[in-house]
Amino acid sequence: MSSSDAMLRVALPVPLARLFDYRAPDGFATADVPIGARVRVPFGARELIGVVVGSGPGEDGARETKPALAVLDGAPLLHGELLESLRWLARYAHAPLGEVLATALPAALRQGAPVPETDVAMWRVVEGAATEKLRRDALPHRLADLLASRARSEDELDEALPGWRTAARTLATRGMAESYRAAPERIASAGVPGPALNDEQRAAVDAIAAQDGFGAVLLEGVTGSGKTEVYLHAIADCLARDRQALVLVPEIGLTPQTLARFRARLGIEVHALHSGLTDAARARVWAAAARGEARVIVGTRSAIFTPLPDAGLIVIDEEHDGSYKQQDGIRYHARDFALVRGKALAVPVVLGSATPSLESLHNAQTGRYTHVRLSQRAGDAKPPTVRVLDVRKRPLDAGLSADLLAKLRATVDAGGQALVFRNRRGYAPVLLCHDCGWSAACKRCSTPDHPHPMTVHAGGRRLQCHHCGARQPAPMACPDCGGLALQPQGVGTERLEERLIELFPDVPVLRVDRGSTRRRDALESLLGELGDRAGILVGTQMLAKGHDLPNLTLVAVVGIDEGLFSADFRAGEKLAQLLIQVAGRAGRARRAGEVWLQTHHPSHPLLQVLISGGYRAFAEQELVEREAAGFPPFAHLALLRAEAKSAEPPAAFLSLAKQIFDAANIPGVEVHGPLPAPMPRRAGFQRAQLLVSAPQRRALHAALDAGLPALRDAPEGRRLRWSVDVDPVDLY
DNA sequence: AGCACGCCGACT
DNA sequence: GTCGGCGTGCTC
Repeated sequence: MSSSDAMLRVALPVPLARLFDYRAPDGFATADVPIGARVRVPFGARELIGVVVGSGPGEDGARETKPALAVLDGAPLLHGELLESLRWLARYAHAPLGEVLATALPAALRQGAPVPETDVAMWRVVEGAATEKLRRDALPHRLADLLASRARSEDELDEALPGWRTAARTLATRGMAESYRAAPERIASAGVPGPALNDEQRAAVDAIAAQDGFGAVLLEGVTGSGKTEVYLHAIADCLARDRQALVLVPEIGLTPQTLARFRARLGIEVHALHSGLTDAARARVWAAAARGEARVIVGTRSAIFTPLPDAGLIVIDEEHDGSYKQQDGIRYHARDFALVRGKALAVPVVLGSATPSLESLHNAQTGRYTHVRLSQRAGDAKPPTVRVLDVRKRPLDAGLSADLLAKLRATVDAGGQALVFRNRRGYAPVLLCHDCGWSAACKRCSTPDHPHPMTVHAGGRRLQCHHCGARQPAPMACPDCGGLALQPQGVGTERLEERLIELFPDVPVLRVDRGSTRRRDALESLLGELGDRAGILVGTQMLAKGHDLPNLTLVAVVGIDEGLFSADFRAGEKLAQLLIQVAGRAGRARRAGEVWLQTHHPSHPLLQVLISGGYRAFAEQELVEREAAGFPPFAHLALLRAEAKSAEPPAAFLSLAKQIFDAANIPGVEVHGPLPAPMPRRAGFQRAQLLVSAPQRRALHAALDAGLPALRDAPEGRRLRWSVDVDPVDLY
């Protein structure tokens, strides 16, 4: 065997679009190192953890190779479907495989930690122990009774018998019980039955069950129609077939309540994966899934990288939600990757939403997805009535019209709760000098053509930039003219809260936004405190989903007018989804809810079509417009972003990129730009972008494959930061 | 991305 | 005389 044979091909977490060849570590033969195992390797002056993704003759025979330092796994960590799907993702995202694998692995494993043990501590009674001698009703006796039927895990005991640990010690010292470690039980108990399904829900469950291997099911269900019940039935079916289920939820949807409901109904441990877990805990869930021990995994975006050796079902809840798209690093879309995995695993993928993305609706209309609908609200809940309030020429008090204030008064006087939705946090969006017209702009995010206003916070005492995070005290006098006529212009949630507290001193007024609810469970405790009492909630889109508010009868939407005229081609879709979501918060109660929409543009087409025909009608119309304009889902996009301290390098780099893509001359491919980004300056960086579009995915990727290697080698790319975003969600 | 190497200003 | 600024070049 020559030395260039039998190299390990290693994917390393560096932004270089190639693999690196190493010899097996001293004392190892190449064949001893499994594909998919991690290795520690020397890399320049440092050491990195990489994944072996192949072996064979070295790519560059002339080059000197180094031996790897250590093999970290005796068995492959990544293999089979997951490894193949991740290779696909690297090609699709035009990202280095090493970075994709690093993104997919839990942090602890990425850093080289051993795969954690997943067995659990169990307790059982010792055979022949005379437990009847224990004092009746004392904890040791009750514990022994519990363990007599079957052994229990410490987690189970924590739930079943508080204070069991002392009792267990008593039993152990008397030789009556003992602890041991074992793989977790797969099926713990029969779940608690849920409410009976209605016909639509039953049809949806059947449609999922009817999928033969892979199949995508778009579950379009209005708010309150019981999508979760459908998921739970499909998951129960999946467990009955002895398969694993993976459920993805948006960041905000993974509440302790959701998990408790899943656990209770399925009667099996539900493994949660979210940003609140420690690295060690994440790695444990990952390992438990890889061993097939975790049967139900519920997690946010990155949970889509969970290994599923016995996969049976993937559910994407709120599939339209923007949080499924990672916006930095590897820009993957968890929903789209779920479909790739579902296909590779030959399992159904359920996409649930009250307001499906236009991509998914289009796929349903063209027959690629099975489309099932839930149009009835569960129980006797009624859909809310929607009223558009024309506030042109009406005086506004902190952005609220007299009619709306009267309605708020009537609502709380009747003992109900009202939600005032304003998608703008802070006290006011702008600080303006009434004498000379100066307004506070962020120094690091503004250009002469595009000033970016700083938001007023803390009742007018502080200024904050919502893009780069810069903060400073608000000036006492105008920096330009020295005048003292500085006035906050416009209304944010803080100012709404302040004014509503003055106007409604008799009821609680609670503000819910990223400023007021830093902690994970803060929202829960805030809402728990309010209970069913009359009151007013003020907040941003944080309030649009999640917690059930059974006594909420009025939803007031104020200040959406800016959103009606945004340049982004997806702005309309996002606004429509948001409005439907917020409106859905009303009328989950016995009483029918009301939605009041306050606007200066009552005849705006988006509002009109949404009011008269609902999301469905909006989507139909928007799809027609997207097709005419050549936007997704009728075209496929890739966005090259570039930024640097000065404007020239991005412009030069993107011009070169345009030349290269044009020269590739792929039929159907269009290159637009270079253009300044919608925010041409951010945190001191000048930003520009280049849009590549094609009616067919294949052509888009052909262009990227043809152009990106040359672009990576180009000297123009050195003095700036640049990235490729395939299927960008917003053109920021 | 890191990290080293490499050539020009204010300090012990 | 050195410590250190970040430009640029490389990593199997």
